[in-house]
Amino acid sequence: MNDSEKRGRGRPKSLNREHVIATAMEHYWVDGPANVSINEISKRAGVSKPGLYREFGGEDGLQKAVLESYLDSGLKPLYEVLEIDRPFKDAVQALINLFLESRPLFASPRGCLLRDMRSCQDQLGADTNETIDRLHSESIDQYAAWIERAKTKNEINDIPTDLAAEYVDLQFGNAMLLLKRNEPDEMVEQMMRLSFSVFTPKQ
Amino acid sequence: MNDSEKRGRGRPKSLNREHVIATAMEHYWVDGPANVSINEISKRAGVSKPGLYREFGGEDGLQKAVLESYLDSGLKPLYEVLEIDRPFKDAVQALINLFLESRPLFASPRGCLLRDMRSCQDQLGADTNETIDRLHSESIDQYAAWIERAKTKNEINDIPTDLAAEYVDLQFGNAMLLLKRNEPDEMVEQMMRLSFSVFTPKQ
DNA sequence: ATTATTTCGTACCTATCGGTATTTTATTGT
DNA sequence: ACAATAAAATACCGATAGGTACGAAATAAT
Repeated sequence: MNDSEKRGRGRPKSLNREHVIATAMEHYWVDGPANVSINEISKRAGVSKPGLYREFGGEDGLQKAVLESYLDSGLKPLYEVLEIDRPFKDAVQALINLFLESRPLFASPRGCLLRDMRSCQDQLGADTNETIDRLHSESIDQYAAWIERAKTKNEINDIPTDLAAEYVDLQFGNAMLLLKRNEPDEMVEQMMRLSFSVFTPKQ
Repeated sequence: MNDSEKRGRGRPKSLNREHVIATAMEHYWVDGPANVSINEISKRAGVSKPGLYREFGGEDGLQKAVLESYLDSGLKPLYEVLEIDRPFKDAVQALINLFLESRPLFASPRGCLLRDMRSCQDQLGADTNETIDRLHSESIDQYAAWIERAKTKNEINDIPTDLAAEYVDLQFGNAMLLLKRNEPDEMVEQMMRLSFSVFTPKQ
C-alpha cells in the first residue's frame, strides 16, 4: 500500500495517512466533529485504533490534521475566487456559483467544516483549537482584503472593513448552513444575493 | 417543597419540576444541549436520576420540557417586540435593545437555545425534534408577519416575505452567536444594523 | 394497626468513549 | 542465521453515557 518514504529497519507501514484523513474529514464534515468517535473512524478507515494513535497522537492530532487538509480542499478554492480582481457583483456571482457547484460533488449534504468545528470549539483539543483560530483569522483576512479592494474601487458602500469582514464570514456560514439543510439552489442563491446587497450602493 | 395539586395516597412528591427545568435550561443554554448529560443535570438539580426519569420519561422528555419553557422565557419577549406596531427602524432599534439588555441578566454568555438545539438536532430525541420544528416554524411566522406589515406600510424594500423571514431568522441567529462569543455591545449593534440595512430603501 | 399506593434514591446494567499495554509480524542490518 | 527495529492488531483500561431494578420511606384509606 504505502511504500513511500525512506524505508528503515522495521515492519513496513501499511497505514495510509491521507486515506485516514479523508475518511475522518468525510465523517466530521457530514455528521459534525463532536458526533464522530475515534472508534468509528478507525473502523471506517479500516485501521486499528493504536494505528491511529501512532500516526496522529490522538483525537486532537487527527482533528488538527483533518482541518489542515480542509484548508487545501475546502478553503483555498474560496480564497482563489476572492483573490481574482473583478467587479464586486461578478465576484458575488462567482461565490454563488462556487457554493452551488460544490453541492453535486458530495452524496450527503455538508456545510463548512471550519464553521462546524468552530461552533463546538470547546469540545475539541488544544492543537485543534489553535488551528481553528488560525484558519478562521486567515479567512477573515481574506474577506477583509476583498472588501478593502472593492472599497478602494468605489464599488461598495463605506462600511468599516472589520465589520464587513465579520459580516461576510457570518453570511458565508449561513449559506453553508442552507446547503447542509438541503435548501434548493434558488433559495441559497437568493439568500446570498440578499445578504450581499448590504454592500451595493442603493439604486 | 412541592405540596401542590391534589394529594392522593402515596408518599408526597418532593421533586420540583420547574426547578429541574430551570436548572436543565441553564446548562443546556450555556454549554450546549449535546454537551450536558442527564447525570450532570440530576446532580446539579439535586434530584436523583430515577426521579428525573419518573418526571420526564427520559432525556428526550426533559429536553422537550425545557424547550417548551424556553418558548415562554426566551421567545415570547421577542415576539412581543415584533408585534408592536411602529416604524421599521424603531422596531430594529427595539430588537437591538432587547438583545443587548438580555446580556447583563446572565452571568455566563448565552445565545439562542432554540438555535443551539436546532444546530444539533440529529442528536436529540423524537419529541424534542418535533418541538424544535414547531417552535422554529412559529418564529418564522412571526418574522414573516412583521415583514409583511412593514411592507404594506411601504417602509421596507419589496423582498419576498418567505425569503425575508428566513433572512431575519439567520440574522437573529448570528446576533445571538455574537452575544455568546462575548463580542462587545457596539459590535453586536453595528452588525445588527448592517444586517437589517438590506430592508431599508435607498438612504 | 394494617394495607394500598406513590415517590424516594442506591446501586446496578450495558454500551461506548478516548486511550494504551502487550504480543505478533514483517522487514533491514550485521 | 540472527539481532535490531518498527508497525501491526487484540484485548484491555477507567470513565461516563443513558437507563432501570428494587427495596426503603412516606403518606392516605381501611
